[in-house]
Amino acid sequence: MPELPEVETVRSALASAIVGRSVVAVEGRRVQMRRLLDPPVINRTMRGRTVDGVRRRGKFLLLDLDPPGTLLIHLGMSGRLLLVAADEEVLSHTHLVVDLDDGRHLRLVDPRRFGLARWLDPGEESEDPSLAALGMEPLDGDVPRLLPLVFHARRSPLKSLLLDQRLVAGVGNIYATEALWRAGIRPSRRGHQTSVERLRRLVTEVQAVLREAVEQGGTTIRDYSTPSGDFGSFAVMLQVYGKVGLPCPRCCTRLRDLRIAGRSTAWCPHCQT
DNA sequence: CCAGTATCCTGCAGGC
DNA sequence: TGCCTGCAGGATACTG
Repeated sequence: MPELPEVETVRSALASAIVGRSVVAVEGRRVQMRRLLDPPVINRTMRGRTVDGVRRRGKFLLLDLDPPGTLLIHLGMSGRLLLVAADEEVLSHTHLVVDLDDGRHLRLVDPRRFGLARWLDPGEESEDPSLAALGMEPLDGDVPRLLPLVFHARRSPLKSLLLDQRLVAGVGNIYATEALWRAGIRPSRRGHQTSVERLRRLVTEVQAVLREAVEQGGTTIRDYSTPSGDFGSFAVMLQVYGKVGLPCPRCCTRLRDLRIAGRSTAWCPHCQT
């Protein structure tokens, strides 16, 4: 599900819903996720602490607790966080249940188990390898100045560069595809073969599409929802993602499919050059 | 260093 | 109807 707009929507929903609540118990269910720390350890660690705040970094969520410590969560491809009454039926593929003091559960559901949940003691955050490797936050103010120069210094296709979390953290396949179409740039064009001027346009469109998607609560294609079960409404705004074979909204040329970095990309051979 | 591929896992759509 | 294949919003270890 989750690229930056979806994770940001979850973050903001959780921030207003669970800050101030304390953790009664944490229970691991079924099999562990691929990179889920031992649930009993998380339980012993988190029990009795109060949720202090919810942050986002790239596609990662960070639940800050007090006494200090952080639960790091990544939703992978199919992960969802659900905030439900404690007696609500437990969905299959529920890996972690956080029992809160107001009678609700925060549940981590992830059928494909590509996500992660990991406890970070104070100070460990800066050492965590997956966090440390992350590049710029795409909505930060200096990105329009810096990112075009970073891309211009690389030889990879722009689609690959947009998906590389070490350069810019939070863009995934949907928004990379949309931003390239909006900017009128061919996804296979290489960074060093693209003028800084055009790269500025691309970065502008990345920021625009991310901001618009955050406003719409993200994009629901299949199973993404907010913790309270609401769907993101940005799907109706998608111009090319998932529309291979349909006419380009700008010039009516039939949209084509291209695989770059193992991911499919819809693009218009006429207006993306 | 770079780019491309395989891999983790389940669910679902489409072809036969 | 059922079986098979390939693909899906991601990250990373590996290969050449």
